[in-house]
Amino acid sequence: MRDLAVCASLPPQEVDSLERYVSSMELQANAELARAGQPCRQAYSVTSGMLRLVRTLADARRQVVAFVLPGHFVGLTEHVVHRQSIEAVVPSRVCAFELDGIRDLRQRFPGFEHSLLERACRDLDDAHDAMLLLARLSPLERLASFLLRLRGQMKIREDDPRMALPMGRGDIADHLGLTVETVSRSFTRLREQGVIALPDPQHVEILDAGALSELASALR
Amino acid sequence: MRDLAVCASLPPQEVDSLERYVSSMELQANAELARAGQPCRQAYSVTSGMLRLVRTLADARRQVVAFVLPGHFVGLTEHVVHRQSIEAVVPSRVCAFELDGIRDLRQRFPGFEHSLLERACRDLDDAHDAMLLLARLSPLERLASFLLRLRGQMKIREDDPRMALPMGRGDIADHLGLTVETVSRSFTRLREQGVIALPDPQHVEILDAGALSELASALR
DNA sequence: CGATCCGTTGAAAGAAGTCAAAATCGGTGG
DNA sequence: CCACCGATTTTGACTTCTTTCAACGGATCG
Repeated sequence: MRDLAVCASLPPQEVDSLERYVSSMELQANAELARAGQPCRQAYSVTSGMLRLVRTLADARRQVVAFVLPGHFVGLTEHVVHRQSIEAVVPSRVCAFELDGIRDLRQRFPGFEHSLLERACRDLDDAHDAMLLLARLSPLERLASFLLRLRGQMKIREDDPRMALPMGRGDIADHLGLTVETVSRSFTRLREQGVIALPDPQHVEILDAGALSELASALR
Repeated sequence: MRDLAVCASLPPQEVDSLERYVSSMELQANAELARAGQPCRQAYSVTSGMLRLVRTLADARRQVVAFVLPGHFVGLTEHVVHRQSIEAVVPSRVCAFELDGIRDLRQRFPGFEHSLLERACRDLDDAHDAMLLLARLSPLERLASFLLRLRGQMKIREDDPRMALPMGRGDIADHLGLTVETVSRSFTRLREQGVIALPDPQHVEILDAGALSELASALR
């Protein structure tokens, strides 16, 4: 609890007061934490596993707006109802904060609000990166950027070339604005070029980090 | 000055203290307020005209991340250097806030920080909309969404079908992730379908608002 | 052991991009 | 006021790349 990023800005003795508004939840894979259209009641901090934020159009076109990894925070919004659903990619554990409680804490501890604002600014910047990726990068470039960014978010030792891809190809496709087929083809092209290895669909090994960054074309 | 959205949350007598950190600036069309890579010193509030936030790749691929209209606020970031340039679309006037001053005010007036956070949450939500648009909408749908969103941001009387498009086709293309040619073709398709009229390239008249919203396919 | 889901691969179709040229607009100077 | 020049927009023909449609292989689960 005290390890949560959002709590770092609260006076230690006040973390207890936070606990009144918090409950821990276990989620199984593909469980829905929130659904688009529902009223917003809670915000969430991921403890383990991985979440996805999904916007869906009436005709089922989907966009995975973000993957949320442990230590990150979602659900803070100015809207009354959710505009996106929040789902578990794999079995996960989250802390749920009552939004009322958050509002209270925000008022009482400026430092708390401050760190929420910092987080929001970073998220906004990430979203802008994603926009450039979706608007202007080729499928190969998108996949390379995605792999590098995901790797950056997971805490992996520099020297370990292996990384897990917990999400399925469909989620990657809906995150990168492509089809599953193009995602799959892009993976195999990277493999054929010797940039990565694919022991199995859920694991990538980065063989040529230089080539991968090259492809990511200076996105970050 | 007192009319600025960001100031509404400050106690009236403190707006004066804000003024110490503020200077008003006139910009001619295409002037650069900030350039990617430069250190961040100021944030800006637009008084008149229009700005654009632009991310550029090494090979000159461009993404207009957002157009900024009067009353809106840009430049608040957690980064030390700008990741995007800020440029005037047309002759504009802005208020420049020293970031140091902002930091000071944020500490002294929780309500100020609060409204900055609200703004950031809204911007993040907008960016997520933009991601869905870039990832999954057809050129025609993107243009329809863009026109309706822009119209919503400008304060135009409901019953006035006319609206101005201050930015060039190139900016629209780089905002929607298309080429100028496809943007132009999309405009003419909308015209041929009787959805809009184009008195000249810088002005649109919305003839069939229903059809336009239909095309925008429930994006907002 | 069969059914289902997921990922991969192949062939075909279609949509946006590229290249090139014509048309229009706006501003300048005669 | 008009003519001209450059920049922007529009249009056309063609190419390219992603999507679409279809089928196959492998893994998982009842």
